[in-house]
Amino acid sequence: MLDLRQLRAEPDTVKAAVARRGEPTAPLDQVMVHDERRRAVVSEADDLRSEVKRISAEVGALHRDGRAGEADELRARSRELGARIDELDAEGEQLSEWIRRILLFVPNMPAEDCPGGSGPDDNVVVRTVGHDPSSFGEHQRVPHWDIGDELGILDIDRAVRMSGAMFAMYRGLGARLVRGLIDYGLDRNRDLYEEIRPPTLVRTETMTSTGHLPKFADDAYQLERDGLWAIPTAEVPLTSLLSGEIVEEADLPMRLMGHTSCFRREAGSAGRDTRGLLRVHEFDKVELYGFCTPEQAHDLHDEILDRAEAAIVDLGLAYRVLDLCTADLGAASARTFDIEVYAPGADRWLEVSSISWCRDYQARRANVRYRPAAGGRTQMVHSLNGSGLAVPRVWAALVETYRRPDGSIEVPEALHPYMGGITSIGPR
RNA sequence: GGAGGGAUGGCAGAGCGGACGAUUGCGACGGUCUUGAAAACCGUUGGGCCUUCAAGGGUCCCGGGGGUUCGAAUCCCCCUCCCUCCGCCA
Repeated sequence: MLDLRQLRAEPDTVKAAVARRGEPTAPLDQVMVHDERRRAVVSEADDLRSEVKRISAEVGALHRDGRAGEADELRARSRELGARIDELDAEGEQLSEWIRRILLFVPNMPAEDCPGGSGPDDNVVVRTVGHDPSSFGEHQRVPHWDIGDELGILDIDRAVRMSGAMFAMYRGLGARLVRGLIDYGLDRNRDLYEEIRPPTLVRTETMTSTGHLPKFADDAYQLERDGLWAIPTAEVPLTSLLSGEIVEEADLPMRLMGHTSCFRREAGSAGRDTRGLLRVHEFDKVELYGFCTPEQAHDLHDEILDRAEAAIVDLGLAYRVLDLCTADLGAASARTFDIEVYAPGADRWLEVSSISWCRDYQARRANVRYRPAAGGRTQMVHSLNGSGLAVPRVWAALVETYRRPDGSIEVPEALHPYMGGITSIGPR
């Protein structure tokens, strides 16, 4: 959520930033109108309340002096004021609600250095690392769904029978590889990041804090009977880890990581990327997460990107890093870098990580603040997140990249410790 | 799912219609004393909103919401959460 105070203080800056995304700014004008009225209403109500308190004190004094009979007029006056206060309060609440409802739908302001653009084509390729897409051999040009069948390590057909399209099931060493990748993703960040294993079903408020609700409800699985939602990423529960809390500046930056299942309805994607593991409704992911001060945010953003990237480098996959343009940015993000790995068999770049700096947008929704060491008002923290390792697409790029001419798969060295010493996956 | 008991400041724990944003203890922070420390003593020690250059002022918050009243932490109703017992259960 945007900062109402900032909007009030520098409306042109805020509106220009939102406009850079191609978002309408009329809602912000509406917010400012409501805000001005609200302040007038609150101010008047407070003054009247002050008067009521004074009268009540007088009435109390008369009672103590045994002159209760003289209080009738005061009582009547106070009752009148009370009625007026009720009206003002009701109006104030209505205005607050309107403001909140509008603001919940307005996306974050892009960072100043976030590249402008009107669609995915305007994303900036920061660097491409690893092999050239043309450098892969014929034996690597087999898509992972075929490899999965061949080796019996991926069983899409039966997963679909159980759960429907875009669900996957791993078998044998394929399943082992999933587990290995998760541990690999966690262990390499254990030095600085506290491992969290959060719930995967969360309340509506929790989903609202990250910006996934109310606007993107169609993308999420909902358990209506219980008022719960299945998380699309560990970012959701991790953002709420400190909701409503005030931390000391000394506790920042706070680095967290979480492995969870992630659930996505992919409402707008029906029929696209349906083959194999390109896009699935349920998958495993290790998420890196950080709360920090505004001053620490840039460094922490770089750090999470470095770590997400290093995980791909050490697996020996070809990849590229994208600086997302204003049009492709997630609603909560001010700046996002994507990592895409190249899958030679599917001949596709697959997004495996999105490293976002959300400024105080999510913190304001979740109400996570810190007390500055130097004193002064509490401030909203900044939040950052990025996939440390998204299993299915890495799995896919991996088996395609490491397929040998004989059809078996070489397990990259970095994963040997996580595969119980198994170095090759052959037919069963 | 059934029955009972709870929810107050960083923690513990008073208050049960009027001068209570809240006694007190602990903790934390600052000071006095001390070669230093401890002890003792003194002081400080929540958040939101409005207003303000600032200082200050106003107002709200005793789990959440509603009600009664001139006035609610205190009385009434609803909800949520926690604890104990029973049932069920990985």
